[in-house]
Amino acid sequence: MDPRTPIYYQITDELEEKIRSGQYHPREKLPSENELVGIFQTSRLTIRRALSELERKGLIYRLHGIGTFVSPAQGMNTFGFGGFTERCANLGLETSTEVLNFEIIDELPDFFTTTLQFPIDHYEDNRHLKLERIRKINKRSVAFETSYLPLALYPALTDQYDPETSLYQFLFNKYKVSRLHTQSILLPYLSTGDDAARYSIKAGTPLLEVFFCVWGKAQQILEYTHSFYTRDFPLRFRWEE
Amino acid sequence: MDPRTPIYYQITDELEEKIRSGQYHPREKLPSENELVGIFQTSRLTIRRALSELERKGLIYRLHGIGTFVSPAQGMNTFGFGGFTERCANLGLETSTEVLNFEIIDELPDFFTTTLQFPIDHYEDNRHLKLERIRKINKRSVAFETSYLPLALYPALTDQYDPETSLYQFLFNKYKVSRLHTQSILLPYLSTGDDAARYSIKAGTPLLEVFFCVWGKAQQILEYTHSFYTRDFPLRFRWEE
DNA sequence: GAGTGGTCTAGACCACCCG
DNA sequence: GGGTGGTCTAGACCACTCA
Repeated sequence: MDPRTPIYYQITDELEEKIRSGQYHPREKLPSENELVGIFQTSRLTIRRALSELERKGLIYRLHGIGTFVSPAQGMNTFGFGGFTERCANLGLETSTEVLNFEIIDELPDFFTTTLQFPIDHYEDNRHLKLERIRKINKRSVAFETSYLPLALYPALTDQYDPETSLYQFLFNKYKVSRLHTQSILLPYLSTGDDAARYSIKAGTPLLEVFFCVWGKAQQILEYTHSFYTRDFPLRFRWEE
Repeated sequence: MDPRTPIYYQITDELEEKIRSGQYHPREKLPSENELVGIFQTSRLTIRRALSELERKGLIYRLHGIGTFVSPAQGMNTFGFGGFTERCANLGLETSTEVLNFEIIDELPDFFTTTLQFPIDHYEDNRHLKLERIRKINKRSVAFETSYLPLALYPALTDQYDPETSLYQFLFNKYKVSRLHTQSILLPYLSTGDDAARYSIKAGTPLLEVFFCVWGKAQQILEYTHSFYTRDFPLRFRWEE
């Protein structure tokens, strides 16, 4: 591991590994914070920071005056991050992608701003790459995604990206962008004859329509997506306060 | 304010108020951490803790070596917490509820565990209150919710709760439960003739089907919900890493 | 080099739960 | 009363950005 990795992060990692591998069982009590100070030879604040990370991830819970315990419910696949490919890979599913369209457009469709009230960044170059794809699991179509990427953020994107491969992997490797938070709007949708022809499904199939928007560290918008999911690809969310 | 309220919490509150009221504008730079130490007369760690809260809420973002800034995208209504009533109230919408059914059942429907793999808590008393409601905005039906509440957690619930009123408000006031995190599964659904009769909608209307499950502080499950949303009540999510 | 946020220490006191 | 997690202090050093 990179020696510059913060201590609290290493501790988070180590404890997370022990929890996920089953070395600590659900509802089992972890060593107290003071014991962990002794174990990891660091200050209590650093321990607490590591535990806070685990708490935020939902892997542990803390009870004042009692102790810290392994959460009984973890490991749900969540929507939000990781593109389609990564999410399915985590579940051990075999996926494939069919590219329907790959073109440059002059302006973002206005429903992102007008109807959805998603914020919008303006650049001198307002062109976007429009990428339309069918997503399949075991050869079965489960999702239809149209992504819009502001070209101003990704110079030379169209020359180098192979649309058959994972988009996020590429963006992360080449442009070092990383997703900070996302926003989405979900609503039911009844597929029309046009959809049916375009996506090879039966007209009248119910779909889950999703508008999706991704922010990076400096609060610039990295991507807009408009997609449809079938009943074969349920979305899972986890939320905390 | 309760004098026992932690300092970091008071600072979070005060800054949040200033941001939401527009005293700080989007992308405006906040005072540096050291300046805030002077302003609030506290230690830097406490300031940092307050700022971390705001960052987690998506109200600010921090850039190493540069400063702390007001986030340009905030204030989206999010799904996850607050029942239907609270969420709509935040948006200034007038809501009403029609109770279809209010009964005690011996066991939770098994699709929560079998199909969805939601975890389940077992008590000596496994009865649940089943509460079926139609939710309306401006007299228009937008959601159909069936909630299941473990009676073991809420003694005397059925005697005292008026199903026309806000459920969460009641649970919070009477049993001091508070929601820690939630999990949900969403998928498209095509309404059948039965649904149409039950909910007074047209058969064949596409709906968003949601399975929902709420955890409390000690990781006990406070509630299961199975609901349907129409296109008139889109769900919004915010997600962060 | 000055200013910023990111990490960390070694203490302290408190509120809470349990035996 | 002893152990637990929750809050807080007053420092320190570092990495990063910008002029």
